[in-house]
Amino acid sequence: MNLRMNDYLQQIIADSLQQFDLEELPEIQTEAPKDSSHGDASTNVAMMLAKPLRNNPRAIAQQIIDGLNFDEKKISSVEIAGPGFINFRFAEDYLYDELQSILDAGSGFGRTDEHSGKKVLVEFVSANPTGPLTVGHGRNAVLGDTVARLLEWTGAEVDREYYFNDAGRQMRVLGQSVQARYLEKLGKAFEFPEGGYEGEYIRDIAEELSKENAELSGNTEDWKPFKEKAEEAIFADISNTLQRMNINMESFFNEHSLYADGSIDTTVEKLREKELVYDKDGAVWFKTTEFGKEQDTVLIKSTGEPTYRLPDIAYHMNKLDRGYDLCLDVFGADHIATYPDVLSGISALGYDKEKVDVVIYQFVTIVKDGQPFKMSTRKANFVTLDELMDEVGSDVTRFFFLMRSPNTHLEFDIAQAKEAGDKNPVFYLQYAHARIASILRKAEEEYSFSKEADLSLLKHDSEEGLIKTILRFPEMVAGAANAREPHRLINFLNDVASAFTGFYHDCRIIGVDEDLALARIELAKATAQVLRNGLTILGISAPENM
RNA sequence: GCGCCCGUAGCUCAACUGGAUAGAGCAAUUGCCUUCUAAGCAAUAGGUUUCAGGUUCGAGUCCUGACGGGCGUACCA
Repeated sequence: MNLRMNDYLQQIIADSLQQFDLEELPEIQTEAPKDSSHGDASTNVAMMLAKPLRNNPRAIAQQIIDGLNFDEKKISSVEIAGPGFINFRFAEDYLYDELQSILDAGSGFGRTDEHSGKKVLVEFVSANPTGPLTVGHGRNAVLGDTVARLLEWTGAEVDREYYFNDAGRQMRVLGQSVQARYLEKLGKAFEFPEGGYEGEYIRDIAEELSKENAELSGNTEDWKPFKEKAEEAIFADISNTLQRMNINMESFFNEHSLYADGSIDTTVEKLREKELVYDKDGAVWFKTTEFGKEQDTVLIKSTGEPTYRLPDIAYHMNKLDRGYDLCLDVFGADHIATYPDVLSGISALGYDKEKVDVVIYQFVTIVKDGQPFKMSTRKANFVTLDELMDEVGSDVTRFFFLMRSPNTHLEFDIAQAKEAGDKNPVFYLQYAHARIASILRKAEEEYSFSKEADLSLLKHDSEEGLIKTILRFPEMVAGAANAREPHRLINFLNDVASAFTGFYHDCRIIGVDEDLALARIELAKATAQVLRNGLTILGISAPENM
C-alpha cells in the first residue's frame, strides 16, 4: 500500500466513524494483509471498537461499511472477513494512476517529506586510529551510513561524523610500537612495549618513517612523532576503506578539541553548580543515583584523567549546540552502559534528551574456516574490511552487514561471503535489475515507442501483483528509516524481485502485441526504478549487465 | 546478584511493532534452457515459534516465572 492510499483510507474510515457517539476516535490502523486473497488493505477498527461499543465486531464492521463514502476510482470493493476485518480492494484505475506516478517520480520515487527541515547528525564508526578497519567495524560503518541514507530519503538533512580520541593510552602504545619497529629497522636496540600493536602495518609505517626521516630519537619518552605519523597513515587508510564502501564522512571530530576549548571543564563546573557532582577519594563523581542508577559514577579519576563519560557528555552537548534536531549514535551492545549517563548529564544541563537517540546492534560473530574467530587489533589477529572487499567487493560487503536486524547477532561467515555464487542473496536483487535492463535494451530494437502506452492493458494477476508491490516502496522506506532497520528494505526488495520474476515468467514482453508490450515495458521500467532506488539507499550498485 | 538483547524449519534468519493458514535463503528430493539473462523458475518435504502460566475477540510478538546463550554491570574505551 502506498502512503497516500493509507491516508485516504484512514480519512474515509474516520468519517464513517462519526456515526458512532465515540468520546475519542481509536487509532485507525490499516495494513496490507499478508495473504493477498484478503484484499489489498485491511483495517481492524471494528474489532477495536467491540469493547467500547459493546457490540460484536462483525456487526460494527457492517455499520462502518454502510457509512463508508469512497471513491470508486480508488476502491473497488469493501467486505467483512474473519473475526471483523474490513478488507479493501483497490480499483484498477487507481493502480494505473499510481504506476504512472512512479514513472513520473523516477529517481525520486520513494522520497517522502516526513522529516524535511530536520537536521540530523549520525555519528558512527568512531574507531580510534590504532589500526585498519576490520570486519568487526563493518556492521557499525554500514549500518550508520545506511540509516543516514534512509533518513535522507525521508527528507532530513543528514551529516555523518566520525568521533575519535587520539590522546589516550592506546595511542601512546601505538606510537611506542611504531618507535620500536623503527629502531629495529635501523638495527638499534629497542624494546617492544607491553601490550603493543603487533600488526604488519606497524612495520610499514616504521619503514615509511625511516625513509623520510632517519634522525628520530630512540628515547622511549619521545614516542610522539611516531604516534603522529601512525595516526596520519592509519587515518588515510581508514578513509580509503570508507570510501571504498561508499561512505563519506562530513566531519571527523577529535575528542581532544573538547579539552582544548574548555568544554570538559565547563561541563564539570555546570554539573557541580547543579550539585550533581562531588569529590570523594580524590576522584570527581557524578551522582547517577539521582537518575535511578545503583551507584554513582566516576567522571574524573584520582589521577586527574577523565573517564570516557565526561567527554561523551560534553560531546553530545557540543552536537546539540551545533543545532541538530536529532543526534544518532551507532554502537555495539557492549557500549550501551554509557548511554543512560550521557542522557542524564545533558538533560541535567538543560538539553532535550529526546534529541539524542541510539542505534544499537548486537555483536558480529566472525566465522572463519568454520570456526568462530576472535579478533584483536592489538594482537594483529583480524580480517580487514579491505581484504574482504578485495575478495567480494563492496556490494556484497554492505549487503551482508545489512541483511539482518540490528537486534540479532550476526554471523558473518567469511567463506560464505567469498563464495560469490547463489549463496549470495545480493545477486538476486542485482540480477533482477540487470535482467530488466537487458529486456529494455532488446525492446528498444523491437518497438518504435511512437505512441503512448496504455497502462490499463495490465490486467494479469502477475502484473497487478507487481504494481501493488512496487507501490509500497515509499511506505517501506519510511518504515525502515523510522525504525532504523535497513534490513526491512532488503526484505522488501526481495519481494519486488520475486514479484518481477513471477511477472517475467507469466508475461512476455517481446513478441506480444505492441500495445500490450508497450504497457509491460512501462511496468518493467517502474520496477527497475524501484530496485535502483532501493539499492541506492543501501549503497549497493544496480548493474545493467551481469 | 542486577540490567539489556536473544531463543522461530537441519543451518542462517524474516514476520511491516497485537492480526487471518508463521515465511525466505542455504542444505535435501523432483522437474524445467531451439522463445526477453538458468546468478533463474515450478513443485515436494521440513514447525507444539525453548518450556509453563497469564492478559484478550486474537500472542512468535505484551506480562510473570523457569531453562539456555550473548553483552554489560570498572577510578578500561
